[in-house]
Amino acid sequence: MRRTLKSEDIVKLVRDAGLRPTRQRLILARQLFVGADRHVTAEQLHSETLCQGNSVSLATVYNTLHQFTAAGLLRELVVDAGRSYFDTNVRSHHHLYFEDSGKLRDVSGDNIAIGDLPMLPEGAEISRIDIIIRVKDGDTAS
Amino acid sequence: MRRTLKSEDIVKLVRDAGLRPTRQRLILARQLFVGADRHVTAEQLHSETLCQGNSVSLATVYNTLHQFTAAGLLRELVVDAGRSYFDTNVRSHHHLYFEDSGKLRDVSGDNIAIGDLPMLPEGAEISRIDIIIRVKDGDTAS
DNA sequence: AATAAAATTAGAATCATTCTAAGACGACTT
DNA sequence: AAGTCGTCTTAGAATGATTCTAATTTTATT
Repeated sequence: MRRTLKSEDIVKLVRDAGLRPTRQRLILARQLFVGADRHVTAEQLHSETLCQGNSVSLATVYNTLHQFTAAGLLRELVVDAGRSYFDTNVRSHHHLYFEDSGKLRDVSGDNIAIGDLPMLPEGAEISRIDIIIRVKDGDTAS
Repeated sequence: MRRTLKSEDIVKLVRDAGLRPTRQRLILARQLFVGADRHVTAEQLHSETLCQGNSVSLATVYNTLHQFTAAGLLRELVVDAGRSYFDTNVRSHHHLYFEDSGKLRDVSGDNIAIGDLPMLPEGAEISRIDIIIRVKDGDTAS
């Protein structure tokens, strides 16, 4: 579990990421980081924001998601061709992917042990290991 | 390593998959399954085929890749948003992904041990576990 | 060869994402 | 509080991978 952020902390969060706390970045950050961890697509976040009466353009949603990702506040996740999810949980962990509903659920990194890694070519460096457990049927997720 | 297929075996391969051995399916199957295992995108396979003087439409390349995948001859692989790879190696294994060059290399399933799996919701069934080791720099791959 | 079902095709359509260029905003100076 | 300059945001166009459509061609069967 992540310690819950309050609305006031959001300005600091954005500023500490090296980004100006503009109106739209704060709207999106609040949407993403206040409350429980989540997995969202750009479209989802965009329409959610509009529904709440906060107008932010889709281009800005994309820009902001990428900036947050570069700053380490989000992790980009590709499970399915042609659709990126952004995960607010950036601690080491893996994913359960429900193929039918398209939903994702976090799996603690401790539940999966990785044994010997293959030899890497010289100079290469692991940037991340993604483990996706694809599941048929079932319906519970976030 | 996969046992090498000869050109004559290709008709049987396609037929056994429950598909009619049409001219274009044979061209593509030969391209994919004669010789070493490979990772290709639809576009790659299409232009490769054209270069060899065999004309197959892009739509057919997509159709065929999906049919082969459904038949278990290929495995679809999503590493990057907005681009699908198809892997001719359908035995259990994982992937090394070179982020800079966009290349993929197989990693034997034995090199990675998975410990306890998380509890699955009732009725859910694992269809596959994808492990992608993302690597920066380095340049060797297929 | 005649037929019917299945496969292929070119080109249009779609969808997520990125780009562009213009205007708005924010932070800082005087 | 007006001016300046660099950063942000935006609408809409552009892109790129993939899918769809409707017409034509092939294949397998009679």
